[in-house]
Amino acid sequence: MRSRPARGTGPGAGAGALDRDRIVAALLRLLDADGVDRFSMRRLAADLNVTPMSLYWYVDNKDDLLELALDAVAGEIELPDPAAGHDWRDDLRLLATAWRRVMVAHPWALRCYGEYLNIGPQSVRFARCARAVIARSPLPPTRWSTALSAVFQYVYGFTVMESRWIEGGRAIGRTADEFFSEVADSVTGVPGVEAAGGLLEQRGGLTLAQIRDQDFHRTLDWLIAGMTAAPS
Amino acid sequence: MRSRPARGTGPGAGAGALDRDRIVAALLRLLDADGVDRFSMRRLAADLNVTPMSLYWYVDNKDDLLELALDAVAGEIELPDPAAGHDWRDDLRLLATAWRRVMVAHPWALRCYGEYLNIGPQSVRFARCARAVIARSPLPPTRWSTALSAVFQYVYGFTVMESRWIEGGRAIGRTADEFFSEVADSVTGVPGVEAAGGLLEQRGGLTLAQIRDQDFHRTLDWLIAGMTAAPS
DNA sequence: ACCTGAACACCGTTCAAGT
DNA sequence: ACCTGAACACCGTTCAAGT
Repeated sequence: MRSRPARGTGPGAGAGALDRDRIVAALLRLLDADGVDRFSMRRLAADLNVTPMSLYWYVDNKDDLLELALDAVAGEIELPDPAAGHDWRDDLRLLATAWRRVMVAHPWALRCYGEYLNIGPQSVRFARCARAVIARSPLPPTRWSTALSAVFQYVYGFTVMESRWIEGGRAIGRTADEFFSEVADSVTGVPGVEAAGGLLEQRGGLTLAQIRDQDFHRTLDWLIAGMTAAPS
Repeated sequence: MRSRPARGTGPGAGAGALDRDRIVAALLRLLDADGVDRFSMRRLAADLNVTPMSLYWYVDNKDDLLELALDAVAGEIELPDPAAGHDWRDDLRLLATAWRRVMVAHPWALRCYGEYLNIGPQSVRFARCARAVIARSPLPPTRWSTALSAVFQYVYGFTVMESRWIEGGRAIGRTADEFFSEVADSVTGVPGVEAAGGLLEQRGGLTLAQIRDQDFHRTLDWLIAGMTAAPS
């Protein structure tokens, strides 16, 4: 994955010198500002006042760079304090919520998440924490990976869809909720996406963002209840 | 979305003439053969023995074309027979399994699914069926969309990850299981992706594909149990 | 060790023009 | 109504060369 051993960031490095950290910093700034679609090697190089090809000394290719960026945002995810003595279910919900929050803040990362392996140090840190949480559950060890996959595959799917409304709305200058309503109204009789007006009334005057939050937490509760209920 | 009204496929159309159906057929063939990454307007045009720009008479842009392709594969998903009188839970499991099967068969479609709205006629057909199934559950109507979202967001997340192993393995000439094992062995102490050998032994000599199937169905059971158990 | 220049083989899309 | 040619403004990456 990494093409070169990380050179020591010793005192020799001048201020304007290119190095991995400066590259990743610029990378994250560009991705947050413009998204993955508008990101390119050439733009990143321009942003660093450097020739496109100089990047290839630090990195094998574009995918490599995106994997670095993805692991960097994984580092932003807040982990629950294991010493706080919370119920394992609460810590699992905290992990899911923190993951969702970071990915909604960096939609480009969510789009990369499905493409790469995600085995960088920050991703491992997150996974290790998740494992420690599930290990405090009453589930037998044979179910640990099943349970974690269930929760985070759901969280991933949920967040991809949520992000699609937010980004789609932003693209046409609407909020996620306005965009959702417009699309929903254009498709009548579709389950799960049925007439937005009816859906809003059913849910008692909540905003769509509040409904999304409710659904997210309710489904987590369903999963946790399901996995702890039956011996199966 | 569609740039032009669909012209009648009347008897006037010659054999070699370009039309929407011929375009979509070639599109699906190319996507299945080479994937989204290698697909381009120019390759599609070449495949149809036509100039790239002629495609733009039938379609607004590349995204338009991919939305058409995505809806076309949605038409391949087998729906349960509503008259068969199955338990609603079994029909929901059938829907989830059929969705997964079609998406694994067309990995490019899975990658597009997160990007587009998916409100074409075939997607609507699928959604309408899902709604009919959940309507037979004991859940109150206010929970229908929550329940369907929960299931299909999970199924989406599961299938994206499954597809990543299959595609990643194929790219380096390995099976999904070999690829998974190699990656797992390269990352020690990671929960959910921990040492493949240990995981396989724990699960009693099953192949990874069998373990994936087990996990998929078990999680569906957890979700269904969770949503039907508590009044919440 | 680190960076550049020129080049290769591509992209999606616009626009004016042909038939 | 349907299709083309030429052009614009891009891509990622290789390779040989500079310092």
